[in-house]
Parts: sequence; C-alpha cells; structure tokens
Amino acid sequence: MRIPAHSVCTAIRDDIVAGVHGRGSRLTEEILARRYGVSRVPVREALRTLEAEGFVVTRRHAGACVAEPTEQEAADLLETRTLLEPLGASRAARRRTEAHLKVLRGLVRLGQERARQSNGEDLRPLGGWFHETLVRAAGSPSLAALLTQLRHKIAWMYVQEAPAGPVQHWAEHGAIVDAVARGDSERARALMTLHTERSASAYRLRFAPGGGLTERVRNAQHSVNTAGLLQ
Amino acid sequence: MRIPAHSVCTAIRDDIVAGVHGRGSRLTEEILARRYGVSRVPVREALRTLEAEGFVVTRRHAGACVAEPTEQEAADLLETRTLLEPLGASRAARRRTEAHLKVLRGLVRLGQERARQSNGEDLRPLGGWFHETLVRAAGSPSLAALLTQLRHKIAWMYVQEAPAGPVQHWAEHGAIVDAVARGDSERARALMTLHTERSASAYRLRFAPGGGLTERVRNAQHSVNTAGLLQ
DNA sequence: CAAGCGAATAGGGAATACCAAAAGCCCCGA
DNA sequence: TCGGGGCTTTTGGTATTCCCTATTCGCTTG
Repeated sequence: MRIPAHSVCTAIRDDIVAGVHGRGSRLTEEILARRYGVSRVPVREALRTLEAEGFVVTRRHAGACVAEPTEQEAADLLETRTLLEPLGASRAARRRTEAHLKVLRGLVRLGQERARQSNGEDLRPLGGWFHETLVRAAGSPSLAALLTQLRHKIAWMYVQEAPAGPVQHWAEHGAIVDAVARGDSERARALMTLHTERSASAYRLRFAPGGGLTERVRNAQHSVNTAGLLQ
Repeated sequence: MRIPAHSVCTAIRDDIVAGVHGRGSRLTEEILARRYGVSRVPVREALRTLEAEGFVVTRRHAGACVAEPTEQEAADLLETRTLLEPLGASRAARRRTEAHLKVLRGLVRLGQERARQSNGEDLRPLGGWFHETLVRAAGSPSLAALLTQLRHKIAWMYVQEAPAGPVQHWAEHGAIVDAVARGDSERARALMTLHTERSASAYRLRFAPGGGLTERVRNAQHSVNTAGLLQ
C-alpha cells in the first residue's frame, strides 16, 4: 500500500479514526514506514502532527501510541463543538461570499431531497460537507482547522446513529443558511446552537461505556494489530 | 545557542511569540538548524508541529513562513477563548482534586497580595499560571492543550496592557476558585464568562491595525532577521 | 518460590549524506 | 519593458549510521 509521503499523516489519521489502529495500540515507526511504503522521516513528521492534534501520545524514547481518551474527554469534545460551531455560524453570517452561499444552498437542496426520499446513510457525508463549508465561509482558517479536528475526533470516538428526523435536521440546516444569507449573525448563532444541541443526542460512545477495556484484552488487540501490520 | 533537539519546537514557538521571527518571515530549515545547533531532521519535525498549531504555514516545496493572521482571526481567537475558558472552569468545578484546589488558592493568595501592593508587571505570569492550573484541574488534556495554544497565540498577536483594576481582577479569580471549590459548575462558568469578557478589553493588537505592513517593510525586516540568524 | 537486580535487545532520537523535483530568481533577448 | 528559459536554492524524501534509553527477560539471592 504505497502512499505519497506527504499524505502519510492523513492516511494514519484516517486509519486511527477507522479503527485500524486501535485505542492505545503501539505505533512503531519502522512498521508504519513499511505499511505505507515510505521511510521513517515522513512517518516521524506525521507522528508529530498527530501528536499535536491529540490522536497519538509519545513518551521520550518509548515511541508513540494511539491516544486513549477518557469518557470525560469525549464529552468535552461534544460540548466544545456545541460552543464553537455557533461561533463559526455567526462569523459566516458576517463574512460569507456569494460563492459560499451558492455551495451551501446546493448542499441544503441536495440534503433536503435525499432526506425526504432515502433516510439512508448516504446523507451522512453531506452533513459533514455542510458544516465544513459553513465554517470555511467564516473566513477564519484557525477556527476551521479547530472544527475539522473536532469532527475527526468525534467521528473517531462516537458512532453517529441515523438522525431521528433527517427532514427536520436538514430543515435546520436550511434555516441556518437563510440566516447566514441575510447576514443575521445572532440568529445564525442561535439556530446553530439549537441544531448542535439537538444532534448531540444522536452520538453514542464507541468504546465500552463502563470502564474501558482491560489490560488483557488490550494486549490481545495489540497483537492482532501488529500481526495485521506485518502481513 | 545549542538547544536539546527535542525542544526545538518550543524554542521556535517561543521565538515566534517573542517576535524574533517576524510575521511572514521565511523559516529556512538550514538556517533554523544552524541557529539552534541541531540537524535538519528535528527542525522538520518541529515545523510540522508548528504548522499543526497554526504558527507557520508551508507550501509544498516552497518552505515555511511564519503565519500572518488577519485581524479577523485575531478577534476570533479572543472570542474562542471567552467560549472555552468558561467550559474549562465548569469542568474544573466538577473534577478538581484537593491538590488542584491547594495550588489555585495559593496562586490567588499571592496574586491578591501583589495586586494590592505593586500593580507592576510581575503579576502577569501569575495570571497565566492561574488559568493554566485551572484548566488542568478540568482533567481534560485536549481542552488544556487547546487553551494553552490559544494563550500562546494571543500572547503573540496582542500586547496585554496592565489590567485596569488588578485588585478587581484577582478578586474575580478568587470568586472563581470559590465556586470551583464548592463544585458549583454553573456559577464557575458564569463567573469565568464575565471575567474573560472583562479582561478582553485589555488586549490591543500588536501589528498595525490598518492594513498590516507593506511588502517593502516586510522584506527589509526579513533581511534583518536573516542577518541576525547568521551571526 | 518470590522478589529484585542486571544484562541483552529492541526501538526511538539524531546526525549525515545524498538525490530528485519543484519553486524562485535572474538574466537575456525580443 | 516584458516574457521566457535556464540556473540556483531549498525542500521532500531515502538510506545509513550511531547512540541512548526503555523494556524485558532471566538470573541470582534471600
């Protein structure tokens, strides 16, 4: 599986989010390098980036492991998003361009259509794109980076159940875009607050809600992962 | 100036915040390596980290430059902090340990003392330590990392004027710690909201508020920096 | 037999050398 | 004066090497 070296970071992150590298599993530079078909240096750079993003933890001379966020951290993640997403919406209402509006309206149109017909899984990525473009319309790269990181982590720790009312869900998206189009930043913020609070209930923790995995099981999983990497 | 290679990242970040590497100035790997007395590899890793943190921007095959945040981004930074700091306070109220409380009370005691006597600059770091320990008491490493990054960036882009009423300022700190000690998360959040909103007015943008520096001046500064690096 | 200590090993941290490719520049010519 | 082409600089990436530390396994000893 040879991968362009400059996107090793994305590849590893995706694999972590997808569960290929399990929580707490060891990330050996040599093995990663072979797995993605690059040398150790790009791997190390990627690991530094992922460490800064909070996906891996490193101890000096002891290498990198996939992080093991607690239930508390996972909860904070959702709450952080419910705080920042409205900020993005309000900023977007002030700074959006016509091009942004066009894309947003297209996404909403598509989403509402599909929500009415197929309540299937194919509108999950649409929701992601919607929020992604919205925060980009806010014209603040750092805020956008923050929120995309948050979404990545949330996708990692939570499994998003099919939203209870997809039509309602996308109606809210539409209302937000309307407020953004009118430049009504306060209404956009309020609507987004409601929206994120409502959709937060559709997220369920991925790992055992009780107390996490035992050491025995963790080590077993680790062996499995290592074996898989060596194939 | 030989520096342990594993802290090159911190060194560069500190230099950026301190203004040694000016906004938009070029960061050549070779020069950085010589400046900090390490080889290119640690420098490259550090640059990846700093890129993830938003302090530098890189274009493929065109190297790294110190970022040039717009006025908008700077404003968003302050607003983001006023949103996240209260979250940290409320979490701290639920999760703080006795050890945390002890340190916080000590800091407040010290700060209030110095605020009464010398309204000088020596209580600036105290404020930083206070907020730092408070967010660590929240027991959420990711939230703590987020807020420390925010503080670094704010220190980079803003010059903090001596707070108008240091006594009042530290009285608010005391009230927050009291709420945290009682486990009253909602009151801690509310107090912190007030506190951050109030202190936000003490920050003034570092760079020219009009339209930034001209290309001419920027290049001149760049030469100066380069000369300084080569000494 | 248990517990603790020490040696062996594996893996990360770092330096160095080297190459390819892309970007930026500088100069020359139209 | 402006545009294009070649040259140089610098980055991206690989390979190799050395050193150092954490871990682990086994041995010794109580």
